[in-house]
Amino acid sequence: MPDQNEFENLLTNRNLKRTKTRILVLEVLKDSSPKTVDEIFSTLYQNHMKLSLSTVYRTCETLTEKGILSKVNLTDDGVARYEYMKSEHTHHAICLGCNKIIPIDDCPYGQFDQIMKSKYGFDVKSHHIEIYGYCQDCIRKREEKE
Amino acid sequence: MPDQNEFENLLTNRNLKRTKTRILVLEVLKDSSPKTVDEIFSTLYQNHMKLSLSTVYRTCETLTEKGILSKVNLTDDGVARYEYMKSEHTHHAICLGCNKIIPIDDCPYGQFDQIMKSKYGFDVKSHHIEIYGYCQDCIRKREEKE
DNA sequence: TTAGATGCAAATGTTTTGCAGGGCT
DNA sequence: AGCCCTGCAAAACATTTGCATCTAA
Repeated sequence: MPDQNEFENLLTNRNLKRTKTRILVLEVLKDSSPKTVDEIFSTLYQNHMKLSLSTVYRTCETLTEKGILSKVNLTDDGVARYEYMKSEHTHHAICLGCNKIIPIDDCPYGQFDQIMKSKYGFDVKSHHIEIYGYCQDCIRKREEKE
Repeated sequence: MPDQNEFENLLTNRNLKRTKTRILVLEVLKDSSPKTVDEIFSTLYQNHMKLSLSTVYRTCETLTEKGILSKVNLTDDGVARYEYMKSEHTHHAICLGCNKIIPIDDCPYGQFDQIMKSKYGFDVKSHHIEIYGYCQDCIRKREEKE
């Protein structure tokens, strides 16, 4: 299992112990859309993994501090989501019809850092962009209704 | 007080009663950066206005449903913020040093809707952009330290 | 061996809700 | 008058924390 080694390196490089929970959480989030702590916990729990919800909270927090995960506020439901931090820069499109989360490869932000610096004296470190609208499936369904 | 009338029209146009709490909440948020429910409540409470926290929650929710306010998740602190919905399109820069929220007039998004449509078949209705970094004040303070 | 991880339960903080009373139209 | 709005207190959730126990290094 190649991911196992990748995860173990990620952890040891940052002076984190290679524990069962941390590797399980990384396995769930790798190649997944952003998940809530409860979703991560439930996924593992249903797979008969024994672990505690508060440990998942602590794990996500630690992995975020170390830059392995990223905490995102995509929705207004008051629940935080975590995603595997990819080296590539990705944004999301969220469907208002079915809440599907679609990763977007392109970035609309462009060279805006320069404007932020010259106009506002602001030194940009990162940005989040979320795009809301309707996905292909929902557009099709709406058309079928008519 | 011209705002009073503006607010009353906003409410009556949407079949909402013109109540004291609603007008007070709108007064606080108009021309303000996004505030948490507790900040809105405290501001009014300190001005000797008698009202209940749960009413402020309900008011913000109602005004958001009617498109008068907008609920935003700018920070990772797990607390929702509301802002007065401006007709102009505004984004925010959030300072990682002092948490100051700076409104940004320009929009880096440009004509990205077209790419979303052609590449993802996604029909964009809105977008949120948050920019994180360091404001002028924090940059200056950091330089002084050195 | 020992600092760091975990499990459990209790605490915290935010947001929601039920219900009775009050205010707007 | 009638329905919507509000206050209060309690409930519901998400998240954090204290402490004893365990475990990777």
